[in-house]
Formats: sequence, structure tokens, C-alpha cells
Amino acid sequence: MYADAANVSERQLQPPALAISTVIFALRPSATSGRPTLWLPLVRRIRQPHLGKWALPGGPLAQVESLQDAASRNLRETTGLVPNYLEQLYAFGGLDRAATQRLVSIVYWALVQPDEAALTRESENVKWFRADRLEALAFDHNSIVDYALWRLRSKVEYGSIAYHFLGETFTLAQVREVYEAVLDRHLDPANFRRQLRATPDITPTDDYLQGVRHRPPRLYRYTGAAGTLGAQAQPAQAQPAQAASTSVSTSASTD
Amino acid sequence: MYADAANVSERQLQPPALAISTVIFALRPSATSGRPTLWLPLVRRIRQPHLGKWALPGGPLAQVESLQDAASRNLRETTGLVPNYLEQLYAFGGLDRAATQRLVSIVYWALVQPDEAALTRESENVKWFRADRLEALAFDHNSIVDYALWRLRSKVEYGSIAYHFLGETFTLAQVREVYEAVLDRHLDPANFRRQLRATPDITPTDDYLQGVRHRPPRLYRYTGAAGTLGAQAQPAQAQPAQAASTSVSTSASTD
DNA sequence: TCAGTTAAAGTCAATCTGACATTAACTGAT
DNA sequence: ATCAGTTAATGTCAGATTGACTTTAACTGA
Repeated sequence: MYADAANVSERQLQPPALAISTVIFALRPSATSGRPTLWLPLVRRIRQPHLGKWALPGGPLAQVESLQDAASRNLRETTGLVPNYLEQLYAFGGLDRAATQRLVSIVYWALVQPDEAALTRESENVKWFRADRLEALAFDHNSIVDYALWRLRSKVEYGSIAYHFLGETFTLAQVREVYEAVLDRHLDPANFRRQLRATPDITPTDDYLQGVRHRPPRLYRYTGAAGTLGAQAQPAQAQPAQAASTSVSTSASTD
Repeated sequence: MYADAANVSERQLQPPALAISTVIFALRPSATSGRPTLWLPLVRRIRQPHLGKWALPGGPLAQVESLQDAASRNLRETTGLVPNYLEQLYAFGGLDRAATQRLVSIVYWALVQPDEAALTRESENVKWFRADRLEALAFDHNSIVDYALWRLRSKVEYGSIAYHFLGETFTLAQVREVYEAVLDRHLDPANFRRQLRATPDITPTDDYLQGVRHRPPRLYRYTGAAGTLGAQAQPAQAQPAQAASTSVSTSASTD
């Protein structure tokens, strides 16, 4: 649309191309063990460069939308997903990210609940992959996913984003499974319970999960700050950092 | 150079303008109390929009440099500063950040040591300001500074960046003063000492600070991971997140 | 009714934290 | 030369937190 007729010297004068991509995480049962594990959806490249390889969903930034809106819209268009957690990850701008042009990618990361993830418009060119068993992706997308995984792990250790993997109500064991899948280690059920019961943001309901072949566990609900974190909240601002709850409304912010 | 002759419909087709800015922090003694407080350098706008207002140092991204190199170069050119800590803060891309054009700013944040800060090329158009007493800045730079302050505080609470405010060797009391200035609260000297002595990254030297009118305190040295953090290190990657120690070399990374 | 399973609550030692006390080492003033 | 003032450095102790483990509760399916 604009980079096609440019020769090298003209290209020098053009600003770098700007793209938005998103790393989306969801928990799905492992094919083998059945335990929940981290998965992410990728789309197949249908043009050069890297034609045929799998890549993060993404696209150019339209003039009339904010960065987060661009990420949200692109996600919906390419995969059908509407995440309930969406936050900026990092701006990648290395010189040799793309062979044909100077490309700066502003990357977001998102969490979706299992029922949402099940609605993905999967196809020949859109598929879910296990996050820990990725093949070679297009561009530098492998290292971007690694960085997103690192960020996910540190945020989970901090506290209050694990609930975005779960539905409205959940058992404490389900929360523990999220932690175990993300951090990749076993946690003592009794101690984990004690800690969760000590945090004020997670409230017991009067309901119990039915249909299990043992004592029915109580259901809980997350009642912390709106769509996002609790421990270290980001400052109330006009446009920036905020991880908005797009399940309510993409543009409705808390201020 | 490129946005000047464009009418509205042509502008729609152009990619958003890309700029790099940096929030630089240093500790300087307060004019009143003498205690160290947070300061940052700003540059006065010499063109529209916001002519005459103070703003974060920044400028356009050149085609041939990485994002971090662009931040580093721009900093050196506008203020003369060469920070020993430089990390990406956030990409700001709201629709109404600049009146005349769609502008996406990738903002970095930096820490400089007092002796480095003293070398600033101050002038009519470059001045240091107390971070907690800022007037109305150009664009959305007030909220960007607020966000950078929030990030600085959370990173300091975590652990190992406070040393980038200090020189090669330092007393434990000086480290405590950094914490107190950044977190803005009093810390018990005895307990603070106990915690620092427990971390392996901070090693005692055989030297003592001379010239004080009381028992001379021992000097320590930071011996943790290279230029950046220690507690939660970012994954080894080709281009991205890394906060590089530019006092060694901007491009020399650890991998 | 019993075996199997997980929920839920409790125990206990080890560790960590915050508040505070004590002693050490220097300077500057009398 | 001694003393008051100041901060360094170490120690004490009660209360909170953590990790490992035990016990009892509540369900299902054989």
C-alpha cells in the first residue's frame, strides 16, 4: 500500500513499519496426562517472508485506533478470540527482525478462559500449540513467546492474574492447577489453600462443585480490582499501561 | 520531512510517526533538607506543538539503529548523559497524544549516578527538576513520568537496581538513602542492614568511608549480574528486553 | 459397608520480620 | 584528656510466615 514502489534511498526516509502482535495464552488439558498445560494459538503465514511458517497473530496498526484496540481487533479478526486480560508486553525493534523492511512490533499478551478458547475459529491456518513444544516460528517470534512466558510466570508468582485463566467461579484446586501449570512445579495443596484463604480478594461462595467422586469442593469467586491485578496496581492514567478487562468493554477504563 | 505536504486523506495512509523518549532519574540532594531526592532532566520545546514547555528528551527513530541505541544516542545528544541503566518502559500510542499527527512514542527509562548527572550540559533549554514537583509538561509526559516512577518503585522493592544510583563502592547507609528516597518512607537502619548482608550480591570491601564525624562505615560493592537485575532475570534473548549496562558498551550483551 | 479419593483444617519446627537495645568508633568542643 | 554527639554494627525477642506433615470430613463406586 505504501512500501511497494519504494527504492532503497526512498525507504531510508520512510519511518519504520509498525505492527501489532499478540501472544495469547490459555490452559488446555494435555493430550497425554490430562493435566492443564499452557497453549497458544498461532496463524500460518500466507505471504512472504516466512511463507508457510507459523506466527503470532498480528497486523498493521490502523490510524484510528489505539495500540490496545488494534491488538484486540486483530485478535478477534484472525482467531475469533476476545481475551479477558490484555496487556502490553514489549516493543521489539531490532534492525534485522524482518529481511525486507525495518519493522517495529508492539507486542501484547493476553489470557483467555477455556470456554472462550474453545470458540476459536480453528482452520488450516489457525491452530493451538503447546507453549513448551513450539517449532521454529516466523521472524523472532520464538524469543517473543519466551519473553511472554517469563512475564506470565513472574506475574503469576506475584498474585492476582491466575484467575483470568478461570471462569466466574472456581475451586481452590483449580487455582492451584493454574499455578502448577504456569510455574511448572508441584505445590502443597494444604499450604496453597491456607495462603489463598488469607488473601481478601478471593471470596468463598455458598456453592459446591458437584459431580466429583469425592468430597465436593467449595466454589470461590475473585473479587479483587476490576479486570486486572491487585498486588501492585498501575497508576491511574489516561491512556497507557492499564490491562483492561475487554470482556466488559475494550474502551471503558476505570478513570 | 515527510508529513509536511500531506493532506488529511493522504495522512490516513501513512504509518504513525515513531519517536523515542527517555525518562532519566538521578538522586540529588534536596535544596531544603539536603537528603537525596529524585530528579530528572527535561528539555524545553523549541518548536510547535507545545513550544516553550518542558518535555522528556526524545526524537525520531533513525532507520539504522535499534530502539535502545536510539534512546541512548538521543540522550547523549540532547543532555550529554550516558546512563548506566537503560530499559524500555512502555509504548504510548493513544490517538490524541499529539494534535497534529498520530504519534507513537516508545519510551525508555534510565538511571544515572550523581557524578554522571553532574556532567549534564545544562542550559537555557536543559534543566533538572524534582520528580515530585513537576509543572505541566508537553504532551502526555506528566503521566509518562508517573508511570516511570511507579516502575522505578516496584523495581527497587524487588531488589537490585538501587545500586545503579550509586558509584562503584558505597556504604549501606547510602543504599538505604536510595530506598528511602525512592519509596518515600523511613526504613529501620538495623533491619535494613541485616537484609542487605543476607544477599550474596553485595560484598564488603576492606575500605571504610573517611571524613565523617562518627564511626567510619565500611564500603561495599555490588557483585551481582552484570548491568542489571538479579532477583528475576529476564530470559537470554537476541534483541529484546535486556537492560544493558551502557557504561561498558551499549551493544555488548551477555549472550 | 468399605475402599478410594480429595477437601478442609490443624500441628509444629524453622525461618523471617519489625521494634528495640547495646556496644563500637569516630569527631569536635570544653 | 575527657566528654557529648553521632552513626556503625551487632544482638535480642516476640509475632508472623512458611514448609512438611497429620488428621478428620464428605463424597462415589464397588
